[in-house]
Amino acid sequence: MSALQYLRIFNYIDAIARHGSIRKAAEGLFITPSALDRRLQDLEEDLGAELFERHARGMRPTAAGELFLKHAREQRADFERLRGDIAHLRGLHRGTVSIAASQALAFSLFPDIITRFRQKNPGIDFKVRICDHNSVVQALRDFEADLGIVYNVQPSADVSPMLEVEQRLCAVMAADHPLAQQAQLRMRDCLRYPLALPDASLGGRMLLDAFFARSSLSPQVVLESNSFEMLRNFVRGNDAVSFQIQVGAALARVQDGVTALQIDDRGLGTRPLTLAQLKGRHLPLPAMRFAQSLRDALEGAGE
Amino acid sequence: MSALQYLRIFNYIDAIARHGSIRKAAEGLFITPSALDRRLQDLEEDLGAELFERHARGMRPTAAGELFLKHAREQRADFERLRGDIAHLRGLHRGTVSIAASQALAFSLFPDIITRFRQKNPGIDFKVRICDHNSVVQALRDFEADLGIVYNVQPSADVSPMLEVEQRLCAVMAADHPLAQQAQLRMRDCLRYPLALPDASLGGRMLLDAFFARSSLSPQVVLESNSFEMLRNFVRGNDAVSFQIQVGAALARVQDGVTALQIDDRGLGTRPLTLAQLKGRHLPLPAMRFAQSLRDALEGAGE
DNA sequence: CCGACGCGTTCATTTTTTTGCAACGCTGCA
DNA sequence: TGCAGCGTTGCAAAAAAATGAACGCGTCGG
Repeated sequence: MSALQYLRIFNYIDAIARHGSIRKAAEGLFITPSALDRRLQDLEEDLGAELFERHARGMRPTAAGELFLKHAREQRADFERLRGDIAHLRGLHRGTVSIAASQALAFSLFPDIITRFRQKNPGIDFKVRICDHNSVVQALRDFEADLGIVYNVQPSADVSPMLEVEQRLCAVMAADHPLAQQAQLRMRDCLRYPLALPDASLGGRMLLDAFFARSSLSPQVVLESNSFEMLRNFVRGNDAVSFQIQVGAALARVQDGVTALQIDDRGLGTRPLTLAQLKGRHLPLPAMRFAQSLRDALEGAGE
Repeated sequence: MSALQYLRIFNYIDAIARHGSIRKAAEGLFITPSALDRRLQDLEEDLGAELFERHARGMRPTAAGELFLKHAREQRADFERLRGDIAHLRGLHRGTVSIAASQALAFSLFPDIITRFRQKNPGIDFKVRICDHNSVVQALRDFEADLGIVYNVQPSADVSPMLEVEQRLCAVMAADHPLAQQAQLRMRDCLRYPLALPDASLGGRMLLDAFFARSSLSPQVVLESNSFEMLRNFVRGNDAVSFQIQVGAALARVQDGVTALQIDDRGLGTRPLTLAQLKGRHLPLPAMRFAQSLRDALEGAGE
C-alpha cells in the first residue's frame, strides 16, 4: 500500500479514536505526539468544533468527532473501492473482499464457497473475520467489513439485509451414534442423551432456550461452550449431542467422525441467517460479486 | 471557505477536467502548470493508471479518470455535508441548499417557497441554478446540485425521483384578453389567437406537439422562445396566447398584467414534474428539509 | 500529602513536500 | 516553416509537516 497522502488526516484522526490517546496513536503512526496534535488542532479549527473531549487519561470523540470518524472511515473504504475499480478497468481483476461473520459459518460453508469463488476469480482475495454476534454489525459500521453474515440478527436502522435464509436447527453427534441411524429425528430423542450446547454468545442457543422454556422436558447439559469446534470435537468422543444451525452443520462431512441431522420438531422455530451490508454504502465490485455467489449458494442450500 | 487541505488533490484533478488543460486549470487555481502537472503524475503513479489522455491541444479524461472525477466530486460534496452536519450540532442551523431546476419554476413557485422556508430556517441559504432540461441531470451527476427539479424527465439509472406531480398545461395571456373571462377554456379556443410557444428545450412543448400532431387544427405560431419570461412579456402586450405548466404559471399573479388559465381538454395529456436526487447520495440535512417543504407545497398544489 | 506518571500542548528547529521559474520537446495549424 | 499551445523536466524557493525537548495539569499509589 502506498503512502496515500490524501487520507493521511483521516488515518490520523481514526488512529486517535482507536488508540484513545494522542501519544498511543502517534506511536502507532510512527510520528511524534506533537505532530499529531497539531494536525488535530488545525482540523478542529477548520471545522470550528472540537472533535475530542480532552480527559486526563486520553481522548474520547465528541458528537462532532463521531461524525467525522464515520466520514473518515467511509472515505478510506470508498477510496479503496475506487482503486479497485480502476484496477478492474486495467484488466486485472483483483481486489479484496472483507467479511465479518459469526462463528457458525467458519467451518464448511465459507471455505467451500470461497474456494469455488476463487476458481472463477483468481485475483480476488479474502479477509474473513469470525467474531461475535454484535461485532459483526460494528465491523460494518466502522467500514472494516464489506459484508456481514449473522444468524438471528436484530434489525437495525443502518444495516440493510441483502438476503435472508431461514435456518433450521441440526443435531450434531458422533457418526456412530445410535441416533445417527434414525430416519426422522425429534427433539425428545436427543434429550435422552447428554447435551453439549452453544452458549448465549452464539446464534442458535436462543432457539434452544425458547424450546426448553415451553417444553416440560429437562435437558442434561454436560458442556456449554462458545466454540462450535469445541462442541464438535467433544461429541465425537462420546454419546453426547450438540446443536448447530443448518449451514454451519455442514451436512455431508462425515469423514471427521461427526454427523449432523436435521431435527423435525415443528415446536422448534427457525430464524433467518442474514447477509447484510451497511446501508447506503457503495460496495466494491468484488464484494458485490461474492455476495451474489453467497446468494446462489445459500438460496440453493435453503431448499 | 478555508484552505481545505484534504481535498486539494480532488480540486486539482477536477480543475484539469473542467478546463481541459493543465495550463488553464493551473491558472484558475493560481498555481503554476508544473506544480499541477506533478501532482497529477504522482497521483497517476499511485493509482497505476493514466487519468487523462494527453492530446496536443489538452487533456481529456480516460475511463479511469472519469471514475476518479466522480469520486472527487462526491468527496467534495460529502465533505461539505459533514461540515454542515457538524455546524448543525453546534446549534447553528446553517447551510446551503443547491438546486438545479428547469426554467418553469423560476418565477412564482421557487421565490415563494424559498421565502417561506427561510422564515422557518433563517440560517439556510440557497443556490438555484436555472438551466436547460438535460443540464439538470448533469448537475446532479457532477455533484453541483443537491436537488433537481425537471418537468417530463426521462427516467435514468443514476437519478432517483423523490416526488412526482402530474402537471396540466395552462394558457397564459394578457389579463384583459377576451379568453380570460371564460369559465372553461379549451384548446380550440386558444388556437383562434396567435400563439407564443416555448421551444423544444423547455418542458411542456412536447405536450403541445403531441396535441397538434393528433389534431386537425393548425396553430399560428408567431413567437417561439426558450425563455418563459420572454413569452410572458410578449403576451402581455397583445392578444397572443402562450402556454406553461401549472406550477410555472403562477395561478394567482394577475398584478403584472398576465393571467393563466387551466386548459380543460382531455386530449392534452399530463406529464410529471419530478423532484430528484442523485441515486445513492447522502443529502445534506438542509437539502432534505427543503425537499420536504417542496413535497408539501407541490403535493398540496397538485389537488 | 506528595511525587511519579501519563496525558495534551507549545516552541524553535529540522525535514519533507509542494510550488515556482525557466527551459525543453512535442504537435497541430497557418 | 514558423508559431502557438501544450505537457513535461530540473533545480531553487517556499510552505507544510514532523521532530525533540520542554511545560502544565490532572490522576493514582504510597
